[in-house]
Amino acid sequence: MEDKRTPRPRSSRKGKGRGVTMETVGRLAGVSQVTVSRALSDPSKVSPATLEKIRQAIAQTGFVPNALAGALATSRSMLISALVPAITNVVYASMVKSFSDRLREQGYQILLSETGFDPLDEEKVIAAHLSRRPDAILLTGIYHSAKSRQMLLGSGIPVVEVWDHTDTPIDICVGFRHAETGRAAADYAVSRGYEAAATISAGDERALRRKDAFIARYTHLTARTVPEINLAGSATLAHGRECLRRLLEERQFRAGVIFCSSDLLAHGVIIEAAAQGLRVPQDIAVIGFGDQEFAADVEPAITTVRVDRDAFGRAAADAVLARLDRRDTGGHAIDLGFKIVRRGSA
Amino acid sequence: MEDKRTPRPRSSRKGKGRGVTMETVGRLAGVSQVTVSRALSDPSKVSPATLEKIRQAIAQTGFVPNALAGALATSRSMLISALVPAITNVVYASMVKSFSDRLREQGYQILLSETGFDPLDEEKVIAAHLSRRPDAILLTGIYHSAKSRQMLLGSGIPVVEVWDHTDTPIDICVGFRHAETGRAAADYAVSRGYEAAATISAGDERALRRKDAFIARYTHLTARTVPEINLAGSATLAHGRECLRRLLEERQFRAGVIFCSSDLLAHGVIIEAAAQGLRVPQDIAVIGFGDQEFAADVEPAITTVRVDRDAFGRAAADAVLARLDRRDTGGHAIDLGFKIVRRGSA
DNA sequence: CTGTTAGCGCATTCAA
DNA sequence: TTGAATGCGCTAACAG
Repeated sequence: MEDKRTPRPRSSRKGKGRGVTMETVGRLAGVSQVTVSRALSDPSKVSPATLEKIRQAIAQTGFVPNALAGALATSRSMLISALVPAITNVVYASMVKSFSDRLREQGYQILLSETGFDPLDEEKVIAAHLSRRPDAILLTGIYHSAKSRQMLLGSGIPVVEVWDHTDTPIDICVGFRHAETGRAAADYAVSRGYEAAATISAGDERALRRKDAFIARYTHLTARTVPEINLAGSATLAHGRECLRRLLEERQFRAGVIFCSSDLLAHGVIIEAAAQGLRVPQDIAVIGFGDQEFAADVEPAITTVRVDRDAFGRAAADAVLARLDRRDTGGHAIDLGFKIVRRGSA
Repeated sequence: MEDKRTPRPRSSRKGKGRGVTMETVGRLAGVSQVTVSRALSDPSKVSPATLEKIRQAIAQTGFVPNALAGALATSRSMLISALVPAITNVVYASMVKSFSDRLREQGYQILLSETGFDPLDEEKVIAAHLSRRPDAILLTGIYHSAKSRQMLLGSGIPVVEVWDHTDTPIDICVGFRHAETGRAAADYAVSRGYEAAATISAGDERALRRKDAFIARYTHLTARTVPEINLAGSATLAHGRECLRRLLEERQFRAGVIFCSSDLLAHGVIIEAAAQGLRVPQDIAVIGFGDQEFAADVEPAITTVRVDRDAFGRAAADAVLARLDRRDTGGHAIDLGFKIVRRGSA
């Protein structure tokens, strides 16, 4: 860890000679620009002697190749776009991480942006990304505006839609069926024999779809109505606590199981229950979603829906790589499924 | 939310005519390429009539400008690099979010990568990023390899180092003094009169620096030794729980305050304490770090060191923008400080 | 208001 | 093994 700090030489060198190019390096090494290019892309095509001279010239000048120019010349940017609703949400962040780890191995870089949950915001982001000419693009979810769809198709690059499932993807789809998770949770809840059920859900479309499926199945099986609370905002501990309070006060919910759209909400419910002297799962049982890192380590541990985010990221990356290598396979829609993980909370 | 799904026309159109360019658009609109360029960058310089024709041609072709070519021509990529140790760590993610939100307003995009905690890994990432010719770059921390430093300086672009503090930044530095936070926590611990202290820390350099400062100050003030546990891995709930167990068993720690390098560890300690029938803060008091979103909402709420990550991101962005606008100010080292937030856990 | 001419820095022919 | 020429798609002068 060196730390020889020299205040930067504030050379706002504008006029000319601002960038070290292959031309510069070549001149210094006594060869042409092309040879420098070769030395970098395929050293075996250059004699050891000149190779060495070029190396020195590079070291001396601190030359860093201009990937923009390279991309323009080859029509390969070695850049891959990734669009997620929110980077601060670990669920998406970890998926992107496994996606990008895999691709970085192959020399790609990831251009990451947030889209929020609105298809129209997403549209702008997509346009901005496509203008960088990425070699492929990853999107979260399967609902995109018509214009987005058109741009995507027009770009001619591989498109992966993750974190959901459709039989008619734009190109490739890697994910799971949200409604199924809700139904599975309902089946689980019924099988455990809780006397009542409620839901707490964030406001995004996918969460609502899970919730709706849960309620539909639960009422179908038990003929009981299910009080629900839908947040406008995002899933946080504080919201989880608040929602349990509201459920108990306003909705007259006394006991039973609560299906939450996120482990964070579930955790909040558990904390609030304890604060109110209610026992989990005896009085209030809780089912979360996501199997986040903390889910297994809180007390009681959270029964939840596990989706293998790393697997999504990897599968998405592999699919992209296959396309880029023309080891192409046909219109994909990969359903990686999910699993109900039974733990202490329900 | 449209969803007219048409399986992609697997046109791997390679040969020619693969991209729609300004040339294509111009031809369609009956004007030259330059006019299209003008229409996009400064519509006022083009007559309304031709502007309209160009608009139509663009809509018709689905033209998306090639930002790579633009960047090459202008030497402005409108791209800003951000390097953080780990994107899945909310602490860094939220900082990057506020950074990029601000910059996106100005038309910039963020090229984000993980560096891990090793300066040599960082070095490679820096090189890769600089090859994209970003207009500025954000780094986490103040320790970088000599070569990194050289490349950064050579690039001639604004460089912001965040999340730490030094009086001799490469260019701009926005953050806080880690050692100070450890000392402040020690002072707080002593002022509360706990009979003993211990530390639980993640293995990264900054966390260790906080821990060392805590111990130095605490022993200085009380002449007591401080048992410490340093993790190899990252800060998780599970590790927090495990560390408390080890503290109680191996280190014969019975009661007192524990300074954790992260709120996550602190939360784990609190959970484990409850599981063991220990009261917080009466038996075991806990001080966290970061003031993460959940810190105020667990039971008891976590006393912690608050650093305003959003402010860091914004300040970093503003500094970068000032440089890029030549509203430049001199060698910056902005210390945004921190605050001990007293809550229930200590 | 519009078009022509030059590059931007690199990779890809084709010759030598 | 090396070099000269050409083009990637766009912007920036300069003319008209």
